[in-house]
Amino acid sequence: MNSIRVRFAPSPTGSLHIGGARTALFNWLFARRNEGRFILRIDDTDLERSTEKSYHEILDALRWLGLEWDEGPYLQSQRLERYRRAALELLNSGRAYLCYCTPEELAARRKAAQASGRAPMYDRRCRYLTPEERSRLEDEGRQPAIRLAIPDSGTTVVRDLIRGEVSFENSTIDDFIIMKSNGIPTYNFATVIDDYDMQITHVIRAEEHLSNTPKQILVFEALGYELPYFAHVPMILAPDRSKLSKRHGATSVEEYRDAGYLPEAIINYLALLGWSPEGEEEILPLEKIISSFSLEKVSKNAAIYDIKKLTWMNGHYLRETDLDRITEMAIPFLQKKGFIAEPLAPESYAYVRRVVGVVRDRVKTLEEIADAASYFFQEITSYEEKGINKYFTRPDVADLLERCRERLAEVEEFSAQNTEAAYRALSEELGVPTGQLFHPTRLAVSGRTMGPGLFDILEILGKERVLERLKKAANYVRKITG
RNA sequence: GGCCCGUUAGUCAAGUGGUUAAGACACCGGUCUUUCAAGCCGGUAACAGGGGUUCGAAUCCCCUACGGGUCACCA
Repeated sequence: MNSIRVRFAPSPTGSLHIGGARTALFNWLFARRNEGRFILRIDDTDLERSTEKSYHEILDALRWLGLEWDEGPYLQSQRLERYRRAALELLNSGRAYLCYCTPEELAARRKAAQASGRAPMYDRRCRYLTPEERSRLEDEGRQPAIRLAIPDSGTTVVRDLIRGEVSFENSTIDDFIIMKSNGIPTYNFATVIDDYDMQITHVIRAEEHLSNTPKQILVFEALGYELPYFAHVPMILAPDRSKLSKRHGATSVEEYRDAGYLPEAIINYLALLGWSPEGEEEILPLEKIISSFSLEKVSKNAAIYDIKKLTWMNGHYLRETDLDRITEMAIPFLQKKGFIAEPLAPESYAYVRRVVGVVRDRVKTLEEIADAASYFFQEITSYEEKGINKYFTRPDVADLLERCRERLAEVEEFSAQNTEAAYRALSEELGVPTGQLFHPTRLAVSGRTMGPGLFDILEILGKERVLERLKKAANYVRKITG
């Protein structure tokens, strides 16, 4: 059958970029939506820049995002023989020719052309070489590259599923190199052979490739291959409208993972960059995204990457996702701070889970969960300055803390409910507003002025630690208020 | 510079000739409350500019401006 096949073809020259992830996502969604196959191909023909490390990083990032591929990864570096055969075929049919110009010569001519205001195109001087000229150049020891002979008239039309028909005059297209002199194919050539061999039906990629597409179409045609459908998705830009790069902060998927973002949040956010579903809902479960995804709803204009919205969404998923899953994901962050052992003792899991359960409501990343949970794992070494000034400056606070401590000592079952009841009763007896008890207590047991519900904190810390911390705080207040 | 794509609030976006021009993030206010969040309620804020076409243009056409992409023996 004519089933749909799409591919994601990154070059392993760095970790998976946010833009790359979005391209992968759209391909993946399109495949899932249409019961097609999602193929992973690694475009590693740039021997200098490709690295094994990047290769693994990209695969890891895709897996972490949940963008599993159905086939591959195929490596272009293992298909060199195939490209050579195809190039030879074009040479034999006269659709391509050998070019003996050296990179240095070309660069010099390009520079000269630009300086005199002419288009920096290849002058085709090797296109019509006589046999004599050719053998002379070969005698000089020159290794030829292979160029595609572009028709000098006519237009090439890209039929794009997102942008409609885009035409290019053939006269503006260079006789570009398809095989470098070292026998390695260039991108615009290898891509075509691969897309054909892998029976790709839809080439979905970033808009930066739109101007490459007529070149590729010309290769398809020269080889007599049927064209796939093309769909160029808009670029993702930085807030200053320039291309997203390092200087704009985190740009790779793994940086977001390490900063405590959830894959579901990244997926949801990225899906909404350049695509929108029918309804008004923006928090969308993956199933919903898949079932409503279509290329027709992909927008044409570039989108600016808004980390604030991503972060908001991350906070949402942090709160709404199953607590065990969030706990599992938070554990490495707690370990990194040395709060819990690595590996975590199984009997400690329940405690960690309770902590995560109360802390996650008020933060936006896993990293922040760890930041907000310190006092559940470590003794308090200092009190927030703002809190000291606000709650620890009056001498009677020490006495109040003592009274609280005494009362809590009497609580048998140390539950949030019971401790709260004890506090409210005490407040009434002393004729003191609840706040005057709650705030100093919070500062005493957590060292902070804000956080989860006070009585949840008390319950999780447990009677012993709470009494201890109240004692310590009372002493501290006495000391500073003299 | 040539070629190509694009332009609805600060940002993402709905919208395909007649709408009070959705919704979301951010921002501001209110509410709830033991704090901080979250939640809920409300608010500020947009069709790049100019010409056409039309009874009527965010929607169609042209020009200008601005932004982006691409012009490598990188992908």
